[in-house]
Amino acid sequence: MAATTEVQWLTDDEQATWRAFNLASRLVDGALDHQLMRDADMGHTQYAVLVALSEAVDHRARMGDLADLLQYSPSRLSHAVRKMETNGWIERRKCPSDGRGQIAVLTSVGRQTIEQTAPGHVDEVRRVVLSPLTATQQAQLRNICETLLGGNQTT
Amino acid sequence: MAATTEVQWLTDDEQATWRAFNLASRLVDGALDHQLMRDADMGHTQYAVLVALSEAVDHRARMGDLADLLQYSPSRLSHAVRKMETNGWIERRKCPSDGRGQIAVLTSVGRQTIEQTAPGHVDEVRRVVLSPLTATQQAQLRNICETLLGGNQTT
DNA sequence: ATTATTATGTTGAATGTTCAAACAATTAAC
DNA sequence: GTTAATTGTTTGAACATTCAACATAATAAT
Repeated sequence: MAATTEVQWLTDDEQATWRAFNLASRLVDGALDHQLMRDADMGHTQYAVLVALSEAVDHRARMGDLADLLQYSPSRLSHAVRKMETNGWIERRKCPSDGRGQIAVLTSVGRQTIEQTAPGHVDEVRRVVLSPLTATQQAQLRNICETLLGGNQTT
Repeated sequence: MAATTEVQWLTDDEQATWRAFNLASRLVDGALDHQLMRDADMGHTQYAVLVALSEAVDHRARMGDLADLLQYSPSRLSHAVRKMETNGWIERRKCPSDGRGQIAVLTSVGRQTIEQTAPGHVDEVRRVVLSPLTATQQAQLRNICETLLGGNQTT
């Protein structure tokens, strides 16, 4: 700390907690993104879209629903899907019940892609996040993060 | 889950933990970034640089040391500092002991900026991360995140 | 001493994200 | 039944981050 600083700050414990969380978030996110880019030439944004569609009924979902589910901005999703469309992983179709709507449909190529990519990604999730923690710590982490989400979610 | 999926996946508990951590990371990061952008017209990258320099001896540090401390890539830091230089927050000087080195120095304008910005940012950190958690949870979170960092740090 | 190698930083191009604006279709008002 | 307001989605510009290539200085090799 500089001698001239009168800035209101956090206690040492609070600061250490915040700093650790912040760095750990970035470390984990970076590691996962790196793995996906290296092994499958896609970012975690596109991966999440593939997972969501592969879990969706009939392998399809409306853009808005998808954006809500993934907590992405509409434009972020739109740009991502456009890229994935050129890769042949997704097709866009008009929504029959609502003329404004667009439906993103996973193609068979897209399904193959996610099925080939998921195992390596899961391994990396285990390696970086789950394996270093005991079962107790995993439960604590889940509880803590759900608290953070619950207190701030608009829903 | 789709019926045709044979993808290796996580147990329900593991998946819930991972998903909660992932979403909480994004939520927190987004909230803090938003607050900084709204109140001080800077992103968390620039804020972190200002904090690091304001805490540094003589309000200055070598680019490489700064990058290591913040875990930023050299180019990320270089771009950020260039922007902040045009804002008048930072000056670059040659390093006397090593001709390759560059030293980033916080200007008085930069110091004023961080001193005006920090209180609001600290409030937001408390609101989003610390206040929702009990003291026990804070200690757990710190412990967990330091475990994740420790297991993966190259140092 | 000269040359090769390594270390420090910067730059420019490519990519991804956000923001504001636009567009089209639906719903509400009157 | 027109007109107005709202909703769903896309688009393009601005900005940040990464990656690869570059420049320059320090160190090592001979």
